[in-house]
Amino acid sequence: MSSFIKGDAEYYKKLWHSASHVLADAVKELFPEAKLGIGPAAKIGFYYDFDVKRPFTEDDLRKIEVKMKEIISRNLKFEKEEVKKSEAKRLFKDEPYKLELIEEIEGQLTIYKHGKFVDLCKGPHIESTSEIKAFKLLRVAGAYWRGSEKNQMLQRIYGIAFPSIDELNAYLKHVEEVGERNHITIGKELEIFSQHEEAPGFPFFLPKGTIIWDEIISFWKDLHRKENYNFVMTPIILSKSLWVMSGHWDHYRKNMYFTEIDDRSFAVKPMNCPGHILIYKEKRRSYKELPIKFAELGIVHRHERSGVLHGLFRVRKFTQDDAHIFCTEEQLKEEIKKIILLTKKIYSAFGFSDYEIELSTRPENSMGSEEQWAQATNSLKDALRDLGLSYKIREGEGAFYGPKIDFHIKDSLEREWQCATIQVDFSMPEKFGLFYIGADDKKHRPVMIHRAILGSIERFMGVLIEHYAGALPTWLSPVQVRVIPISDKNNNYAKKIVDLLKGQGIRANADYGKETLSKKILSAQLEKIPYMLILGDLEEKNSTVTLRSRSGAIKKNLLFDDFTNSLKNEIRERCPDLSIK
RNA sequence: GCCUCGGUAGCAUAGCGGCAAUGCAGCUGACUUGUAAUCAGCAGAUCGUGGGUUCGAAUCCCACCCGAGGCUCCA
Repeated sequence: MSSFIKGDAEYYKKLWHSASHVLADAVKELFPEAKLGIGPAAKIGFYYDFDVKRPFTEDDLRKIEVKMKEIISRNLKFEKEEVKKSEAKRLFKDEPYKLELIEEIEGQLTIYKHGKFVDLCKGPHIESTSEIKAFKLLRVAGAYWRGSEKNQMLQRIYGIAFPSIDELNAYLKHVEEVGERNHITIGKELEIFSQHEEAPGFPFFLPKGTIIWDEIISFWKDLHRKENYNFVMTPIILSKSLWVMSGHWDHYRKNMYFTEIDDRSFAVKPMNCPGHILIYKEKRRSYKELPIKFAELGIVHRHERSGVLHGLFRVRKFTQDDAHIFCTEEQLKEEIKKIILLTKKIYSAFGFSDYEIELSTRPENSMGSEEQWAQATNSLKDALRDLGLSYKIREGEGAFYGPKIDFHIKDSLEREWQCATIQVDFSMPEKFGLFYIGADDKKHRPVMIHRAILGSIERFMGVLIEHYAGALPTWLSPVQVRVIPISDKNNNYAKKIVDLLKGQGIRANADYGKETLSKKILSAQLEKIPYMLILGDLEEKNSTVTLRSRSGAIKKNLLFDDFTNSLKNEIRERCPDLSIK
């Protein structure tokens, strides 16, 4: 997103914040009864919240835009003024939301004026409304007052503004491109996954999607085997008593599904940790065994509220590439570092080199002692520091059992997706009475690390689809080669080539249809197939193939073995970029 | 869960009180093709579900289901 800011980021913030004041001014002129909420600059663009009797329509937005243009053309100066609390209360006597804010603000209150419009505001702002050369109101959405669902819901108008028309157009083009890359649309077109009314939040994976899924997983397993993870499989339904003991009943019940079997209460697992803990407890563990790493592609179910469901990004059933590492406190930092390095390795194979790291600390509703939390948080910080990685801190955003590091992948459109999570946990081992026998022949408490790298395979696939706009790297493509005979005279040769490719483990098929060559190329192109082999009389006579890649590059009269050798190499090396030019 | 918008053939859309339409995909036939759409024909829809208003409902009203974009929450 930052690529839309040319030069001084602070200037854009000022511009957007000022545009939000102009928006509020226009709304007050057109809808005098509207009450003002707040209207800051967003990450990109701006918004303003209003309490109105009737929600804004598309039509209203267009009218507001016209009014905004008029206000901008008045070339009004933004003027700052310091006011006393009593004066502020008088100025905003008809604005209940502003009054609420005024009551709470300590110290100097400031207001900003342009023309007749006055807003409670710290600023800063641009000099004059005329600096807003290009803007657009994008959409209207509900938003809770002060972000709490206990409060009144206000109508939020989102907009964008730039110092030039060209920048606005570039941004709008970007928004359009993001829309075209939407994984739900692409997933349907390319027959990767589907959604059904009968299963809200439970996506179906179609044959092509399942191929991608299997490729991701087999790659993931290979790397984990090398890192000494032990794969396990634990049940999806486990006794409720287990979840009471783990603390999930107290802290996570509202997200869980429950069921009865033979008059006994069971829960559908929302996480895999208790299952792995049961395996750990199956026998006495020695310090010599540690660290013990149990990995599972764990299928979890979480009752997410209906309004949050979204394609593959937010679902009610998903597969975590989960693992739990039981280790000593001394091993903790090194184990965290190993996980971070593994994460980087896996991400780079998928073409992600850019990510943000966040460290989340103790939340309100949590278990464990202050000391344990401090120790766990420090081990995460130390590991990040040792690897020279910078991170942001999110206060109070940790899991209920421990602090965590999250990786947010940046995709090719510079949007961020939370995928990997590494969580340190001292409390679960205590709750379950886990121990190992140390060199001193005494019982010691192990530390537990919960970690997932892709996060949810479902979400990760969604991210991949959008990152590549459906044109996945060859190793992940459901169909790697489409063989196209030019006329049906060449069908036999095509079949022979397909069989040879399949024999070498390459996913290939042929288009024996009666359509023209152009038409067949178009349909392979729309299916985002990396390579096409065009076979006509010429190729058949010379026993060669003509290659067309989805980038449009053409190589004529290629020896079949030369093609397969380079293709197999591309697949084996998991080259992420060769075919997406 | 809350707010806004939407749901019409496999897909993408039009129609918004009076015979359900167009493109792509599908099927059939002709064409036998040299690098992003050959031509012609055919078939395909109880217009998300249920109820109501009306002589008449895809269209208006109510309820529910599902989806999209947000808020809150989150892998």
